[in-house]
Amino acid sequence: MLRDYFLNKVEKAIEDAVNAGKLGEMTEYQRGSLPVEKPKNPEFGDFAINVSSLARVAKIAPAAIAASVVDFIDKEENDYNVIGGFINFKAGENLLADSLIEILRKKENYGRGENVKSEKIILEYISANPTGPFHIGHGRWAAMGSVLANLLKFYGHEVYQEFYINDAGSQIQKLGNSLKIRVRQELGEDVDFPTDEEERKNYYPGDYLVPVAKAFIEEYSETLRSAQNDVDKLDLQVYCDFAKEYEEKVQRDLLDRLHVKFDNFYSELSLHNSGKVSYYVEKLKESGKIYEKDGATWFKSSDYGDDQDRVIKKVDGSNTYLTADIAYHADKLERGFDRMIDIWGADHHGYIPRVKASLEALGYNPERLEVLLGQLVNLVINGNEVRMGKRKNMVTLEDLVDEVGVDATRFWMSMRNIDTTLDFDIELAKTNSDENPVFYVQYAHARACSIIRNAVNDKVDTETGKTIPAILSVGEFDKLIESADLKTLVLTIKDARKLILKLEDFKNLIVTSARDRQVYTICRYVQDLAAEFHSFYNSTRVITDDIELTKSRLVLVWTFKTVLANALRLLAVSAPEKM
RNA sequence: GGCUUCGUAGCUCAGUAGGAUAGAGCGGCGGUUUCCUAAACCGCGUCUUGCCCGCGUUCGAAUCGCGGCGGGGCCA
Repeated sequence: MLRDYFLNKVEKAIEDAVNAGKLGEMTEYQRGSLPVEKPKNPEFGDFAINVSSLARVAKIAPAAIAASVVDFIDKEENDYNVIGGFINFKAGENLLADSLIEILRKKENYGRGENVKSEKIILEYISANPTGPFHIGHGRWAAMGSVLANLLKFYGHEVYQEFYINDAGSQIQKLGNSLKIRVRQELGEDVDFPTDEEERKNYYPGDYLVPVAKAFIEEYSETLRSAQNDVDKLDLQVYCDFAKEYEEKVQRDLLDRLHVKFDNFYSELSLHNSGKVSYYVEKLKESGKIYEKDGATWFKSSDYGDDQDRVIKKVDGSNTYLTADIAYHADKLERGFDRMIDIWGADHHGYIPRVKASLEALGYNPERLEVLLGQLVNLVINGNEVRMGKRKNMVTLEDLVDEVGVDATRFWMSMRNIDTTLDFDIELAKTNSDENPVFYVQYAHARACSIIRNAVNDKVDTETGKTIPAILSVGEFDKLIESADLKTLVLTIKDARKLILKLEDFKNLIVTSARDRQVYTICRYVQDLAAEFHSFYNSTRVITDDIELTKSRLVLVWTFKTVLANALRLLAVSAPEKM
């Protein structure tokens, strides 16, 4: 990476300066503390290394430090200058051409992390109830989670994606009972959900169960032949299982459509049935952090920083959500993962201390659990926030995808910092074209492909009707990509410094985004990269009479298209060749 | 009341592990096409000498600390 290349030069120079006694009271230098930045003013250079932080130890003014250090730098062909405590570098032509060569060599692997300390990570996200369709908020976790998985893998981690199905508990009974009512309605019986506010809470009155009821009747047509009270011939469990499986299928179909691929769906019910929940409760008892009070069983989580103790077994003997969560997280570690990353909605933030407490009580390092807390999604239509009432027909994620498409959904859901509430304006995302960054980026890719197409295809002059032969054949173009050399590439640099630097920046993007578990940075990057290309396109003609120059620029276009496609692949947003 | 998160241009948001004159997109205004995709490009404005307010740490704060104010979320 260029930034490391220059940083290394400066750090070496600092060591030499220290050894030569030029840095005042500084007697040794620890590498790794200096920031590499972009100069505020691009005329200063491409990279700036700020040595001001050494001032405190050296007891010399930043400007004087920079001046001393610079004497020890091996500048090679690169321009540099010193302003205050900043040492600015401008990458030389050979260095930039080398970057392009690296892209040409690595292709779809360009940007992949190198020499990283790889971890086995289990990434858990969405983890919804199987009691209904996904709502818009789930879309944010779906998009962000899958992008994060792609990113961490590309960086070099081993990533296992898991969806925890909350299929144990009273919500499944609720679901079964609700389906039963819908089935009776479909059979012509005059019944409805209770109107009483309190009683209604025991049902899912959304009309999404109507098609489920139809399918149910089809499936059990033998039993549900005609009489309305046939419905009671089937056990409630039959209704529960049918509805659950149906909704799980609906959810998974949508995930497929959104290019979200889980390695595993982990059923909470199976966790209970396997005896793991009781097993870990016993383990907790051994830790001595369990006590009985008011007929319930409590976990003394306050001993580990939680603000109060938590119930793990209720008076009626049933487990709480927390109990299953404890077992689930311990089980993940027992399955051999180094690190667990969970994406949770901000409404669950209170669970972090208690789950971490349980891990600690069980003897695990709680830092192996990283929880990414995501702020929620506001649905906005034409700038007005839409309150999603419980009984109103809510807008589902599927509705959204139908409206705006997979690419736009994924991009918009990923493009904001996880810490900020996302306003998803449906009208904006679907109607606009120029306000939509997805199109902007995809257009750049299509444009680049179009240039390459023009270079390798014969053209027909519309006026004369004569065929104008292509500049290169497809085979020659492929050969050019394989064999492009430094000398050819240097030709393009004069016109495309900024674009090349941005391409080079992709490697650093992967490192910092993976480190910070951030994905919105990738969305910003593709927009910046596309902007540099559009700008280059408008100022510089690629296909000209100058064959050598044309070839060098074609190679540049190819590297751009490749890097952009790599970034879009992480986002799982398509990179169209034509638009 | 406690915890958590945010508060930067008209709007939506960046600001890279405190650092050089505070940025982008959109919206607004004005330009660019006999030529590789105008879904594009180029130029102009606006953020109280300033990043909700105040105090503090620092050579240096939008960034860190404390105390407020305001919005979202969770809990009591």
